[in-house]
Formats: sequence, structure tokens, C-alpha cells
Amino acid sequence: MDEQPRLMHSHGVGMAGHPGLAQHMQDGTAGTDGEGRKQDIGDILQQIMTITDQSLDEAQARKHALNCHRMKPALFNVLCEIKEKTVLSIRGAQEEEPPDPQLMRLDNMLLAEGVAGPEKGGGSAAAAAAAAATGGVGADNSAEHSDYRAKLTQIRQIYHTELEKYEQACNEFTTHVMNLLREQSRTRPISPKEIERMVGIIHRKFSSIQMQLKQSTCEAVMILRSRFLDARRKRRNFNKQATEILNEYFYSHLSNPYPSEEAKEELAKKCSITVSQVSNWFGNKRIRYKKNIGKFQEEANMYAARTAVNATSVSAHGSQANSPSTPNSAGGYPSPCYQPDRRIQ
DNA sequence: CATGATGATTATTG
DNA sequence: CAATAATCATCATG
Repeated sequence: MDEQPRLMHSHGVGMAGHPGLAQHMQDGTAGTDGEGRKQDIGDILQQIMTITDQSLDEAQARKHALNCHRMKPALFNVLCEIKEKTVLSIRGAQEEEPPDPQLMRLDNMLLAEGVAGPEKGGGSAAAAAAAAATGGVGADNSAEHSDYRAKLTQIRQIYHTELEKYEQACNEFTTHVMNLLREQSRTRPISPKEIERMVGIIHRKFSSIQMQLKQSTCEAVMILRSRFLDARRKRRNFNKQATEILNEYFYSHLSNPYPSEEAKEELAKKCSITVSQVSNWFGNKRIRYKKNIGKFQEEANMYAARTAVNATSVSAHGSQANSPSTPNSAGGYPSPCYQPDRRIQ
């Protein structure tokens, strides 16, 4: 056994004193003619080391010969172990892979947008949630909703088909590589562990491709969302009746044009708009009225007259068209006197 | 097409 | 959080 280290060293393969080798060398061949075995090992190693120098046909034949050699399993295991150790020492540290926070973010977002979730229900649920979150307008923008939903569905379908494609390609490639490695493991020192690692590497690669897909899908959803919000921003003027109702309330409560929440709800129902739209309207109206009272004077008089007519028609009193008292129209509010140039404070 | 009206959004404030 | 003020984006009109 004293010749072995030298032999190994001379071939540049550092397997000196390897327990596995010693083990294997004792197996089956112990005792009989040790010199012959050592010679065998030397031959095998020599052949392995020089196999790349030969022509393809020669190498093929040599490989076959080596495969059939009785020392082959032992040597194979030894080489596998050595390789395993080397590989592990090279990149044992970076083996661990914490879940990528960015990937998690993408996943969460896709899930939230209903892209990554269940096929049918998720999308519409997300769209409904988005609609509710952005102010829950009634049925008048259902066209936009369906448009949004259709586009989201489209994105989702593309995403899923692409993902499936990747998945399939990944599986195909993995099995292909595994077969290849298994095939090669007859001639090369490839252990099952290594195949496993290879599969892991492939999966990581493919998941990074998937991440790109997720990224671009997220971008598409973001763009769609912003478009949707922009579309929501696209306004339609309230119809005449709604404007009249709102103006009526405003000018009847000119001294305190701040409808309570219930009053807003009432107005919203009457005008078939949302409460937030009522709030918007009153906010705009107050500031614009205050900014230029003169401009609104005519309008103010008109609505004042109208409410006066309403009031007088109820009270059967005919001569108050120009200085009407303000009836409380919708909500049972205190009815202050109408003052044309009253300031909003 | 320029312009004012108007609904919605955003930043600020109390 | 609601009101305000400024601003944006679109509508409507001459």
C-alpha cells in the first residue's frame, strides 16, 4: 500500500489515503495478488487521464472497456466522493438561498391583482375590490369595469400560458438533463446528489426567467391600473336634474352650505351620484362661489326665486319672488335668511 | 380650436 | 378626517 500515494500523486489526482478507496480495494480482492490490483488501478487511471487525447472512436472503445472493468464501481464511487467534496468546498457557502424579497413582492402583487390567483373568480373579485376601493361608483361605469376586467383577464391568460410554457420547458429540460447525466454517469463520476444539485440549478434559472415574466406582468397590470384610474378621471358632467338639485340645496343653505353626511347621502340618492361626488361638488361649489360671488349672483337669484316659488306655492302667498325665505329642502336644516352677498367663512 | 365650465385629484391645514 | 385651495383633465360651446 505504500505505492499508491505516489501513483495517485503522479497523476495529479489527490485521493491519497481515501477511506472509500481502501475499503473498496479490500473488497473482493484482498490478499490474492496485491501487486496486480495496484497495476490495474494505475492502468485505469492512466486510461482515464488520457482518454481525452484520443480520437472519438478510440475513446468510445476505451470508455466501454473502462466501464466493464471490475474496478470501475469502486473508482467511480471514489471519484464521485472527491468531486462532491471539491464542489461543496467551492460553493458550499452560497448554496443557501433565502426567498427573494422582490420575488415575494411580485407574487403578492400578482395575487392581490387577481392575476396569480384562481382562474375565474379571482379576477372579477379583484376588479370589484379595486372599484370599491376607488370610490364605488354605481352602475354607470360598468362599461369601464368590464373593459378593465377584460384586459386584466387577458393579462392573466397570457401570464398563465407563459408560466405553463416555462413550467413545461423546465420539466422537459430537467428530465433531459437528468437522463443525460444518468447516461453519462456510466462513464463520468456523477453522483445522484450531483444530479439533484443540477436540477436545483436548472430550477433556479427557470425561476429567474419566471421572475422576469412576473415582473413584466406586474408592469402591465400597473399600466392597466393607471389607465383605469385615468379613465375614471375622465369625467362626465352631471345631468341637469342633478345639478339643479345640488344647486337648490346649495343656495337654500347659502349661509351654511355644509350638508351633513345624511344630507349628502340623501342628495346622492336623489342625483344618482355618489356621496363623494356630492362632497366634491359642494367643495368645488363653495370655493368657486366664494372666489367670485358676482359671477354666481344670477344663479343665486334664480334658485332663490325658484325656492321662493315653491315656498309660496305651498303657503299660498304670491309676492316674495325677490326676497324669499329659504326653506329647508332636504334634511330639516335650520333655514337662515337669504343674503345675496353673504360670505362663506 | 380657444376658452370657460366643471368634475376629480392632490397638497395643505386645523 | 373634513374643508380648502390649487391644479389637472375633460366637457361644452361659440
